[in-house]
Amino acid sequence: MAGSVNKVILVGNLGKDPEVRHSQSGQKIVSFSLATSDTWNDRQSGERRERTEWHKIVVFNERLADVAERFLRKGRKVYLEGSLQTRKWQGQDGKDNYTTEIVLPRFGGELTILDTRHTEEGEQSGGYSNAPRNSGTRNNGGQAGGWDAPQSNAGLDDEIPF
Amino acid sequence: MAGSVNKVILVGNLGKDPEVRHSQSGQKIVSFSLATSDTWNDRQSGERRERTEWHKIVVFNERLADVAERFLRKGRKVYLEGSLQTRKWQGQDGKDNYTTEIVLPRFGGELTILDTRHTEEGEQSGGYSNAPRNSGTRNNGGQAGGWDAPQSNAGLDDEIPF
Amino acid sequence: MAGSVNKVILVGNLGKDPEVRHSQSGQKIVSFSLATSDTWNDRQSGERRERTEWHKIVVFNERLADVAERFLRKGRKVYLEGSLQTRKWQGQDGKDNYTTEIVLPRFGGELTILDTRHTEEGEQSGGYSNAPRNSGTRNNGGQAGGWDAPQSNAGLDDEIPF
Amino acid sequence: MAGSVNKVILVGNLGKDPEVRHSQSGQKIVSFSLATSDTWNDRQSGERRERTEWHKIVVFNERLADVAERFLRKGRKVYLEGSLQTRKWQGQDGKDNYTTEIVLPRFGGELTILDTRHTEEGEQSGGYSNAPRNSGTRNNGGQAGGWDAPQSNAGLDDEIPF
DNA sequence: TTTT
DNA sequence: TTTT
Repeated sequence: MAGSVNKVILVGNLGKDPEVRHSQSGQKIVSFSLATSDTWNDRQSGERRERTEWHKIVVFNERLADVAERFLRKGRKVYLEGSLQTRKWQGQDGKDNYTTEIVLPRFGGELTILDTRHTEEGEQSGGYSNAPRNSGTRNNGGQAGGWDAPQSNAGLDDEIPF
Repeated sequence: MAGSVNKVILVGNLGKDPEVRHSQSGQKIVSFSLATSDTWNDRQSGERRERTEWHKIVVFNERLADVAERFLRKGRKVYLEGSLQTRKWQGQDGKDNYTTEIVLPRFGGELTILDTRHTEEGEQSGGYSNAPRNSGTRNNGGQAGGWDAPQSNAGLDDEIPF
Repeated sequence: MAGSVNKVILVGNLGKDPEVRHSQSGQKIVSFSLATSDTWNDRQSGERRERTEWHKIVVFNERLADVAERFLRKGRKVYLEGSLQTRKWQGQDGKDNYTTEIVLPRFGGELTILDTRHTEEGEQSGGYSNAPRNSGTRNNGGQAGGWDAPQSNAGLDDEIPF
Repeated sequence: MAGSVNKVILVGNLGKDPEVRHSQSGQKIVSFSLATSDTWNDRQSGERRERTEWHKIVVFNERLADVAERFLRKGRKVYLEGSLQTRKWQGQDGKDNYTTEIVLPRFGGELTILDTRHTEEGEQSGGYSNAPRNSGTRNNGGQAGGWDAPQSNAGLDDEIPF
């Protein structure tokens, strides 16, 4: 369509360390879950209520995927801009399922880290996570259907983007 | 969470006339599908490509629900702001399904009509739709599980919001 | 700063045809004024009130400057994203003055045309303006301090971006 | 105008403690300066460059003015949404001057605190500022043209909004 | 699965 | 005047 806008702006915290995989053409793709939450006072009970929303984020933008891989960890707070995209996929029962993701496309999107404590790749996540980087769910030894292991950052300049 | 933001900004066109229902407490709820589209030149084939994305919009905000009911019709272009919300529901097979919607909550959200041609409730939709208002999918005669019929606009001031 | 965001989102109408100039390095820069307006009911008098706000827009992004030069005219409605920037300049009396602009930077920003009627460069602006393109304020014959005349669009692909 | 949008989204840090004044009708108005910054690598020198932008924020929204007065201090990082508004004022030389501000209006705007360390009113600002609250620039003893002293928060519920 |  |  002509003249349309599809923009999502989120500020939230990562639920886990990001996952890194690569497309067949070798492009790095970084995924993570981001939590946002609303709090309000229930009008009837007067109680404080909270609803947490989980968002699936997928980063195709090369520079931002590098930043995400190197600096994002469980618990960190980020600002990001992306677009809504709903994927259709087949469950094992052959039925259609739909998943809506926030995509930071090849050319576009924004990603800014909002808390200052940072952990470079290879370090422990410290207060953010008990798991060392390059382990666990992010490195499954190349099993079918899983993520690739993280790649070296050789060639990424050494600027810390925050 | 504390310090989180969950905001969606869309500019797109309605795929159909909006649907109006009411909650048990009598609150009007207006729903519609909004199309946005990306166009780009395929790098390999050089062809012009287009991807249309459909978004499910749900308006709880009272004032904006009134505007949506009275002035939105199939084809109209709108600007809106809402929040992402994913609902879990059970399919007939008992399986969990998830649907992500853009919600304009009771207190919040924005909705602005961007094309000037307008059709008041009760008129024909003209170029926007062949279906008369107050018919079709929006009025199912009160069947179980369906939408309620649209209500009178008595009490809505007569300002046209665009 | 590290973790900052500076974003403006506007939907409004051009007050005049855009002005096109070129930097010393030959980069095209397109400027225009955009009107937005708020309407509300005055609480005391009950009267309908309106306030129009004028925004100064400056487009450095090459692709968007091309779009702006070719397709934007007085009266057209656009969606745009840019950043706030305040410039300091000296008045003739030697005093400092400040002007705040919305900048679409070299690499970034968005610009989307929201009304469909379009006028290519060289055509009359029709309903949008009585002035022919390539005239008036936009072409001052190269006087000191003025804008350069618009350049040819040779090399701009022929896609209409809306 | 019909169908316009005027929205600013900022994430930045306060340059000083906020200033609190009251309108003639008794409405609290909170003002502060917010810094955002861009960093980039200069293409010619290859040097790291930074440009800080200062934004004038004015909060009319009652709830958000309370939050700003109670919890914002020099150095804190916030997310906010407002609208651009340019005010005309007369300098002492009788000349017109213009100042552009980001306004969080009576009914609207957003303000979210993004760093967790917080200081309630009456406490020292601690790491954020050496100045005690309720002093300095924020309280000028009621001099002509200055801000009023901060008011009591009686009536503000005790929820900490972050 | 996050955060306060 | 902030922050990294």
